[in-house]
Amino acid sequence: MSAGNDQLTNTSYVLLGFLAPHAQSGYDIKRGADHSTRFFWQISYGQIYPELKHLVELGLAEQETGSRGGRTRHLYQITVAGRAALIGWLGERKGPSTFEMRDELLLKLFFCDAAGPGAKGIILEQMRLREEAIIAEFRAMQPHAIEAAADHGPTMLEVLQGGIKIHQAYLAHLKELEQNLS
Amino acid sequence: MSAGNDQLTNTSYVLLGFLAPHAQSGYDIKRGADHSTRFFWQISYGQIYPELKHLVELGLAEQETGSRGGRTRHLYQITVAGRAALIGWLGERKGPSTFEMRDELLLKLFFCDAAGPGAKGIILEQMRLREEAIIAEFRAMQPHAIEAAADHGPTMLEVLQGGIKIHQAYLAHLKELEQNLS
DNA sequence: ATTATCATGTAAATGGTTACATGATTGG
DNA sequence: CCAATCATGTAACCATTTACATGATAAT
Repeated sequence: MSAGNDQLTNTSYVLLGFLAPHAQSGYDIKRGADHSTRFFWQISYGQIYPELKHLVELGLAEQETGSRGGRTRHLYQITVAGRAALIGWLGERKGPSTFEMRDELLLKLFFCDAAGPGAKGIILEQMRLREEAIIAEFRAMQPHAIEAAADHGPTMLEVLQGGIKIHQAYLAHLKELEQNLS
Repeated sequence: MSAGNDQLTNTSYVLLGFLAPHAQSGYDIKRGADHSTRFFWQISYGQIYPELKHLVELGLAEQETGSRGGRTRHLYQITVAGRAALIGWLGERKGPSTFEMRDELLLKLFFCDAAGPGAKGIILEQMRLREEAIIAEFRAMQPHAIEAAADHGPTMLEVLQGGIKIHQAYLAHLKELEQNLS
């Protein structure tokens, strides 16, 4: 009957995860993701809006048209079935879960001995600046995460703090390599 | 005239990077990548074989049919133009380079407070096992990287050692969270 | 007035993986 | 003889990004 496919993807669960504490619009979710999950799970509008409709079709979310300051917005509320699906996903032990990294500068660093002696320093500097920027972004998220932690448990904050630690380790290694250069 | 497109992608440069020290087959490159770059830049046969042909079309590599123990294999040798393209890429300072991570278990951890108290421990255990496995794989690569370092410079080995450090920081954080649980 | 932000959406293109097909050689 | 590994390749599929289109509202 229904044309839509009934498989849930990781994207579906991200949306359900964001909807779990309270109803939100696609725009809200995008903003929230850009301030939290984006370092380990990016999402774009091209996924969010179609997938929200999909969740409604499956009965995992309900759309209610609200407004903020006269502006029309579509709010989505998680349903009982939606919450059950989210909890099921959180508890499921499956084989290897997605774990991917694509780091173009690290790739360049890996191959840099093929170029002259100047290349390595240039690459390392770019990497260091990037890591410093990432750590600064994580720190800027912290106040927001502390608020969220008060309402919804401590784990979100812990994940963020873990992100800082990992990137600090990355940065420390880069600085060591830069030191070795001179 | 030619149907092929003349843009070089990151995939092109990975292949050039692998071909830089000596001629290799697509199969060799895949094996090499699976033992080195795969943690920060995966590649599959579906990219490798078409892209090797593409590099030949562009004059960046040359195919020579060789053999190993009677078995026919297509070896690709980097050309002068290919080496120049690689060095150009290594030295170029461009705006934000690709830096992406997709970590499904970390995503689950992030949302786990939405489920009952059991979920967090199960997720943390899966993550710890994964990190331990990754560190073990990195360590297993080390002898191979030490050999490569003797021929082609120290950086490949340094990248691998950085990988170990980063994943150790990740693992340490996970263990801390597991400790907090009980 | 103008710019930034809020807000929703779609179509096309991109980039990559997976599954499949094929077959030779080596080691036990 | 059988399984593992070596070896090359393609087609279909999938997820995701990018670019575009539209327009209201808030702040300066």
